Amino acid sequence: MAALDLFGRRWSLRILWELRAGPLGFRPLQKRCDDMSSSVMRQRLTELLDAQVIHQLPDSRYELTPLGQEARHALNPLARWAERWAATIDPQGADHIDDQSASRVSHPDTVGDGAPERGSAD
Amino acid sequence: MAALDLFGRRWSLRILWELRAGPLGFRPLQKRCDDMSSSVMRQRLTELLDAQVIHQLPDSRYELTPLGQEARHALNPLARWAERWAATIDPQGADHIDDQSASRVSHPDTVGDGAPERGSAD
DNA sequence: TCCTCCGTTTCGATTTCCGAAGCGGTCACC
DNA sequence: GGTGACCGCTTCGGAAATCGAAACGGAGGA
Repeated sequence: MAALDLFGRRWSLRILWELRAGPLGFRPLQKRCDDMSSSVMRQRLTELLDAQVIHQLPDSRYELTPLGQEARHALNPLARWAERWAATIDPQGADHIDDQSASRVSHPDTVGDGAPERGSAD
Repeated sequence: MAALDLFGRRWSLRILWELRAGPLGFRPLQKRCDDMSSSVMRQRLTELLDAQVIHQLPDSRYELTPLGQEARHALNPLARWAERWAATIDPQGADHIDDQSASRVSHPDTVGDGAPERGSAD
């Protein structure tokens, strides 16, 4: 149950999701999360940190812990469902939904491809 | 993405979860959801209804649609993760977590056992 | 030096959520 | 027929969460 409370908060799932491809700094992560407020961002980050779902690297970027990775993987079926769902409710033209909604979800898995988004190219 | 928004709201996941064992009426469902406010309840119900995740029976109880059932199933890995998670952060004594938290999660699957909770025994 | 990006905090405005009361309705029971 | 218990659902004022933008000091590049 408590998990439903942790993830029932506004951006928790999203943060978990956006961290799937590798560690991200505060501001880059914020940008990925539809530019959410930094105040809430910090709050969610603290909660996730406290729940040991993420941790902070020496260079201050945030990364999923092993536990967090498992959580992310546990989210996969839901992501897959979301695709089917989007196709079901809105098969003709979903413009009220974000454009990058259902098209390219779920590919990067245990990626490690390395989009660490360090100082240079973004 | 839109799914993360739908389910990122405060009681959506919980409602989905509580409906797993069969249809429930408004007030019984409310009771199961830690007695959440009826106003928010109605709101979530409407959103879920609109998303075609649940639908309303002729006797006005709420039930998962096939799509909703799939969503509920997609939630299973997350529930399983939650157990592990609870055991990891709080192995000695988790009293700040709801008592029925990790013990009996995930068993009732494609249940259909029928706990419809109509007028008599509950 | 200036400019950019960083992580983080603060604060007022807006949105959401809560909690309790109330509405009309059904049904059992007396 | 009256009473009481439950029902689905709505309204409303106050509390809490969220937003959005500004600001801080620091690191690095030009």
